[in-house]
Parts: sequence; structure tokens; C-alpha cells
Amino acid sequence: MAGKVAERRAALRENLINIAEQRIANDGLSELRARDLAKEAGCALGAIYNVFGDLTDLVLAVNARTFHKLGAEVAEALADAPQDPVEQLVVMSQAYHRFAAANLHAWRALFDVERAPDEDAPEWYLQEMGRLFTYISDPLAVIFPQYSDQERALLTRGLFSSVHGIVLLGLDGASAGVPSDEIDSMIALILRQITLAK
Amino acid sequence: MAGKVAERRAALRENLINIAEQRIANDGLSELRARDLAKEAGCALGAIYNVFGDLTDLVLAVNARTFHKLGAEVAEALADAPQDPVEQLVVMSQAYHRFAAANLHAWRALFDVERAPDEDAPEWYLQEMGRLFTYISDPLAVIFPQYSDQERALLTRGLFSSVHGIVLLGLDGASAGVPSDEIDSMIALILRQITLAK
DNA sequence: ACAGTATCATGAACCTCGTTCACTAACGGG
DNA sequence: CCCGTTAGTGAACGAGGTTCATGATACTGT
Repeated sequence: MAGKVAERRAALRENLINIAEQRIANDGLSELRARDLAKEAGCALGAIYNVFGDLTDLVLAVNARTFHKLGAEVAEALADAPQDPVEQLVVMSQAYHRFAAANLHAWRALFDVERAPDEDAPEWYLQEMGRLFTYISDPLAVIFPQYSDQERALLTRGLFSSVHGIVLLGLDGASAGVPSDEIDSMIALILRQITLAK
Repeated sequence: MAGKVAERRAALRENLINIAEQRIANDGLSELRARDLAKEAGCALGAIYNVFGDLTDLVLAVNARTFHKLGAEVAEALADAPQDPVEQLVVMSQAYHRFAAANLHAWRALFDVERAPDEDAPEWYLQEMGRLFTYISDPLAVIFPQYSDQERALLTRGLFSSVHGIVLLGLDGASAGVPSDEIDSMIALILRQITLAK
């Protein structure tokens, strides 16, 4: 019976990702413990390291799922959005906000995991990021047909970063908890203002 | 000799903040070690805990300094800025960017320190934040005199968050290192676009 | 000045965690 | 059925934040 080991390992891998995913979703990245994972998965502590190089690798696997779900939700919002490109931007941004609010811990884990400073971002990250950027860039091409590709790329990145910043600080408790509606208003206000200036 | 203890403690406190500040500036928050601090300050390990409740308190003391310096640099930029309110916003935002880039680790520590989820932000944080918000709100009042205070507050917060997001993602290595000039361009592009739409 | 008491500083010890590795168990080819 | 190879195990290791019993130090009243 060839591949039995690989099968068992793949199953453990899936299992560990599921457990870590739930743990992060419930309690946040900082509450993830190797010993908890092993206990809940019914495996030895060392078994985790037969399947993942370290806990960061496991977290990255969870993050890949999270990011993919995020992209899917934004895409779904876009599919249901009106034709008007400005409204498309607003709807997608609010979908981003909705996802972040509904999956706060998992969403935070996307950015809180510490990457080694030398190695670059994983492939799935760049791919999903590109997907999101395309969703933004397409309506922008309609709104600002006179812009060069380079200018549009700049604006795309800038708008994404802006919305990200608004959601980030809005969901941060330190800012005394901005109400969800106000975050959506801020997003809409800024996007509509920017895109008014054709 | 009254107050000798208090004096010694105050000196140790200053000393520890200085050492931690330098350590964070050089190597980042994650490289801060209680044992290193004690060794460099020439004090016992436990002495740190006579002066600070825990290391987070010490980091918060460093952050207070960082945030104050940040506010001062933005204020200075504003003082040297032209009268045009839009340009004032651009200049301040680019000063924010410049500070973050020049003090990357210290700036990151402002946001990376984990606060207990129940207790709210320290007083100095709210005060400095309010100062920054005032700097933004004042030019906005000139640009958009028709806005209510509430609308302007929303726009203020939104603009700050946007600029923060642009700087944050721009300085993040994962985005493949956006050149400094492009970050400034993004900031200027977005601010000018928004404020065109009077 | 001195004894007595309260307060402070000290660093070894404690605890939590991620990670490793010597050992044991399981597997499979001959 | 035996033996070499591979996989799984969990005790042990090392790092690091925090605590606390103990000895040193400073204050107070006489």
C-alpha cells in the first residue's frame, strides 16, 4: 500500500489547519498554542512539526484560506453590484469592511503573522492581492479613462490602502470603537469624493 | 534625606525608557528583552518590575515619546507649509510618511503593542490623536465650509485613516517595497482628488 | 545615635511555550 | 519471519516574562 503515510499526513495537515482556523477565529492568533493543537488533534506535539516547518507555516495555511474567502466575498459583492463603477467601488469596499468585522481575528491574523524579513510574500498572497487590485482597477478605468496604466495602478493601490486604513482604524478598539455605519459612511464619502473629480 | 528612593526610581525609569527606546528603534519591538534591558541598565531583572507593571507599560512609555515626536514633526511641517489648505494636508501627510519611514520600528511599535482588550487607550494617546485630528480638521473647514462639524469629523478621521493605510501598506515589505516617491504621489493624488470636489 | 520597623532591590526560581531529538513502534521487502 | 528503514512520540531543552523569599537599605521615634 503505497502512499499511506502521505495520506495520513495530509489528513493530519487538514485537521490541524481546521483546528487552528477555528482557534484563531474564536480567540485570535495570540491564543494559538502548539500543545492545544496537538491535544485537540489527538496527535503528538512533535507531529505538528512533521507536517509544518513551524507554527508560522500553519498560520500561513490558515491565512491563505482566509484571504481566499475574503476575495470571494468581495467578488460576490461585485457581482451583485450596480453597473455604476463608483458604486462598484463602494460596494466592494463595504464588503471588505463587512468581512473584516465579521472575521475580525482571522482578518487580523493576515497582517499580524510575522514574516521573516528576508523572504518575500507567499505566492497565494500575491495572487489574491492581484485579484483584489483587478477588481478595483477595472471600475477605475471606466471612471478615469484618461489615466495611464501607471497612474491607474497608483490610484488602485492608493484606494485599496485607504479603505484598508479606514477599516483598520475603525475596527481598532483604541479609537473608541467607531460604529459600523460610520465606517461605511467614511468609505463612501471618500470614494465618492475622489471619484467625483473626473 | 527624603525622597531618595523616588529619585533613584525616577532615574531608573528614565534610563529604562531610553534603553528600550533605542532598542526598539534599532531592532524593533520584537527584539526587546527584559534581561537585555536589566543588563544594559545595570540593574536587577526584578528592578524593572519595581518601576513598570510589565514590559508593555515600558513600551507604552516609549510609545508616548514616539507619538509626541510624531505630532511635533507634523506640526513643524504645518508651520512651514503654504497657506493653501489642500497643500497643508499634503505636506502634513508627507511629514507623517517621512516620520514613519525614518522611525520605522518605533512607528510600528505604536500599533504592534497589544493592549488588553478591556481597558481603553491611555490618555496621552487620545490627546496626541486629538492634536493630529485638529491639524487635519482646520484646513478641511476652509476647504469644505458647507460641511457640518459631524461631517467634517468623519472626513477628518477618514483622511487620517487613508493616509495611515497608504503609509502602512507602502512601507510593508510584503507589497514588494513601494518606492518612497510613489507613496508620496499616492498621498498627494488622493488628497488632491478628494479636495477638488468642493 | 541607635534600635526597630517598614520599605526596597535582588536574582534565582517558576511558568509558559516553541522546537528538537533520542527512542520506540510500525512497516515492508527479501 | 527477520531486519533495515521510516514515522511518530513526548520528554527534555532553551528562551523569555514574571514572581517572591531573602537580605539590604532607608526612615522614625526616642
